[in-house]
Amino acid sequence: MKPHEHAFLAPEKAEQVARIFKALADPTRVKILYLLSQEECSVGHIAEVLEMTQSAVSHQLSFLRHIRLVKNRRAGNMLYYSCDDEHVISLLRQAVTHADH
Amino acid sequence: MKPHEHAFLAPEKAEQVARIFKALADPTRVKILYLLSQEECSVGHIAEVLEMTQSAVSHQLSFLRHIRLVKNRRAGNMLYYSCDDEHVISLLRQAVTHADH
DNA sequence: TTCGAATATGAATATTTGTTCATATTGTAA
DNA sequence: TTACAATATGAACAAATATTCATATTCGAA
Repeated sequence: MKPHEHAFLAPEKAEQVARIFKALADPTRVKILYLLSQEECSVGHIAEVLEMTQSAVSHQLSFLRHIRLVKNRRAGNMLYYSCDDEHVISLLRQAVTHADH
Repeated sequence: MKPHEHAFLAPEKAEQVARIFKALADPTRVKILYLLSQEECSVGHIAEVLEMTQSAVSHQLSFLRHIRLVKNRRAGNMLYYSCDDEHVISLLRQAVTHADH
């Protein structure tokens, strides 16, 4: 079979796909997204639950916000984050379900 | 709401999940897995289609083989690789479908 | 057994990435 | 306004990662 005879992903498409998975390729982000998939959380709350520094959490949230996986809502002093991409959450849930082989 | 009141992922579970997505978090591996999801391919064939060096392809296949996402079959001089994890392929297909927003 | 083709592997390197630390910003209450 | 709490941001650093290059291995044919 010759190269041109089958469908392979165009480079930009492959990068788009990889970018989606890259967001889920870090344990910290997995934990954050899993938490946010259950309820809206403030930055400080996430940091407390996951035992991370406020700064580390904020950096990751910034990353997730830039690629539109999470959004936030201000309430006084605090920012409440929540998921903004049901499809990615769906991928996450499936992986969690199948994680134990 | 207090930390212990909601379900968050155990550290090892989060790492398992992240490990799955890490395999899909690189454009090269995405292209390789997408190709293999359609047909069994030799190393040289993959390298030709994806315009990569034989060595780079072999390294990535080694990575994918170690985590049991692909398997191979020897036929004379050549090794034919194919997918060995339908669940991961399912995740990949979904992401490809949804890649264009 | 020798040769050549296909594939694997190890070391080196450049790039990416996650965290920390220090500091800046934003909003609230006094 | 001042002071404080919550969050964001930039620089620096260490660790992880993908590729390249050179070389090793494996198999079939002669």
